[in-house]
Amino acid sequence: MEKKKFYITTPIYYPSDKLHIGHTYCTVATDTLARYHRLIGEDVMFLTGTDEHGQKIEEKAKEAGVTPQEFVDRIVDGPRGVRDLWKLMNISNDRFIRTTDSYHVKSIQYIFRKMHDNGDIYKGTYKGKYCTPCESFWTESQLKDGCCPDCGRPVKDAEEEAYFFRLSKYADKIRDLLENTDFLEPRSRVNEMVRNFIDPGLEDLCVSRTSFTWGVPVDFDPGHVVYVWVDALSNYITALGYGNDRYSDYEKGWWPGVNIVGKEIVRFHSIIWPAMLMSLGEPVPKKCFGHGWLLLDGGKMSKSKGNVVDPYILAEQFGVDALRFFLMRTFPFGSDGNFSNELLIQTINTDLANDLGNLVSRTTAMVGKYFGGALPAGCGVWGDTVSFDTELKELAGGLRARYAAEMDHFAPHKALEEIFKVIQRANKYIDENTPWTLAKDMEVNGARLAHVLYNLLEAARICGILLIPFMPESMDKLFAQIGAEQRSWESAAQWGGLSETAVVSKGENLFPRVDMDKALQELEAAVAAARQAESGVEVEPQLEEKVDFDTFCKSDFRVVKVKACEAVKKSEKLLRFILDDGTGVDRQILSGIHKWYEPEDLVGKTLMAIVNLPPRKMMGHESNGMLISAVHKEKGEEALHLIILDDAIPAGAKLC
RNA sequence: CGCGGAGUAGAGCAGUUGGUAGCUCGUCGGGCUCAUAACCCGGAGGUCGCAGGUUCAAGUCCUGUCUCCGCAACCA
Repeated sequence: MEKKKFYITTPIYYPSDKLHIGHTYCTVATDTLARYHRLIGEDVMFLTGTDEHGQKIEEKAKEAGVTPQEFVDRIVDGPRGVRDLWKLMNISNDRFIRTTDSYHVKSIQYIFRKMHDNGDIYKGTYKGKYCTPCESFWTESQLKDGCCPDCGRPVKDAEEEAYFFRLSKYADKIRDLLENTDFLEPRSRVNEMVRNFIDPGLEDLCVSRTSFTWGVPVDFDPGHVVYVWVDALSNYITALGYGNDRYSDYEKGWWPGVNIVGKEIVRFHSIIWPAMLMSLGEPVPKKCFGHGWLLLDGGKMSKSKGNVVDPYILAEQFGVDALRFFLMRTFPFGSDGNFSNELLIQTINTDLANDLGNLVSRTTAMVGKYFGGALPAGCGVWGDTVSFDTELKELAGGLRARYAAEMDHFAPHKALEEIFKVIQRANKYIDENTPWTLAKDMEVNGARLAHVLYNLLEAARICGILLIPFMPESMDKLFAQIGAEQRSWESAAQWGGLSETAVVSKGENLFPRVDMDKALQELEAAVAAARQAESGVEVEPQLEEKVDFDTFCKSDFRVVKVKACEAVKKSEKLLRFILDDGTGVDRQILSGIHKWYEPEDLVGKTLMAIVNLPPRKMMGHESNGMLISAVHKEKGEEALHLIILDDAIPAGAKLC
């Protein structure tokens, strides 16, 4: 019999910047679901990727002085880029789509044409606010004080020819989809969509632009590029081969799939995307699940706030599985959650180190200590009914069903809660049975002790299987320690899957405890180092030695105005300044800053100089003082900026 | 009256279909020593933002009100 197909996707991320913990959250969640569906025996296709077109990327690339393709290549394929991050996080995606992939481009053109031919895409006029110097269109809401948000200059009404998608035509069908099916989850998002967008009336959607070129060209109308909606959303089917020859999985029944998205893009995925599919005559997705956001200090994470959390740093410090686990365990999937390093560490310590790790540790240690690493045959059964045994077995035996119910409803946090109830019960079971007391008389209690330990190992095995989707690598280690060969989904529903004579070996701690204070400090240092590496900015360390006030006062800093400036002949570095220092007598200073400034740019500037240094000759010219600059290193290169002061300050003013 | 979310023990959060208010950390006390100073038990601590209403019964439904936070359309 053919296995059931399960297709699941993350959004395709926009690589205009490095990805942060929020993207990681979404991808880890999707990965966990994908791994869960593999575990239960389904045939799984898991897609993620990047959305690489658009004006913003075009601009960013221009700033960086590279082509858009080079720019996105660097962020996607470069070191510590998108692919590296998913590799690090142990993401098990089967495919990775980039909207710049040629097969995708081909499909988009096919899709665009198809929707054009069936009358759902028509040519119209896009009206907006235009900033001429930036060559950018803006919406009313994007403007800052009525001006261009980029350059601050005024904008004017303008229009350009553009293609539109008849979104309005599908309003009723979309409303029905949202209100009368469980297509969109969590349910709370339905209200939001309907009341915000459907009720006021759906407008047709602008799906092409002529104001930038970094996109999929409309093949039948040169000058137009396909705007984000059609380009990005279609990735979920082009990656299966819809409209291209690269893959042939669309026909094989992989579509429809499940789209996992962040709440900020639920609108596009629950309204525009199904409408596009309706227009194409294709089935809408099985499900659109909008998860919540990770907030920082109760607010949104953003570059501008400077509070983005770098997943690399966290994974490197605490381990990939611990980070994956934390993300899934702590935040209800579907609502927002407050991220903090303290919470991360606390979760690792409580759940992973104290409860799960310690359970395995103490159990395997006892099997080693009392039985030399293998329990005697027959330890799996115990004649008498002992209430402790029964409780543990029943709780663990029913775990798989409770877990599956939660996972099937996109509630991984609740599934984990169920698992940890069993783990906690198992720890309690140890106290109830006091194995160390039993061990005092092995003749009498040896068999009972073996049974107790077997039950503990078996509980750990069942929990381990169900934790595979969350922490695949750590569970391999766990199984190795408890000697579990039987790791199947089927065996997780039935007590007793562990061989009675499994070889148990106490290995390294699965999850070491984290020292909160120490870890927080290290984290801070790592963040600072990363920030420096990213910007490449290095500054000299501050001097430890103190200078006494009188010595400081002896330095005479003055404001000077540049009357004339020229390069010193035969010198690479030196510039010769004629300065007005307020005394009425010109002062000449030489400064080795030609590398950073051209002489003509400095004439008339108001600068700062120390004027009581002893005169010194350079290249035959006498220098009477020194111009003050700010210096640092950038990516290993020395950088220098003269201290340029307000021209309103008169020459000769003393700085103190 | 643009839309939506949140306001529950000192902190951070859970609470599907209304029926004794839970979890983690912290705190106080006890137990145990196999284990990663971990584990187990117990206590203290909440008028579930505020005010009304429906109901035998409301954190959970309805109305009003205050505070905080997102979003507000072509922006991924």
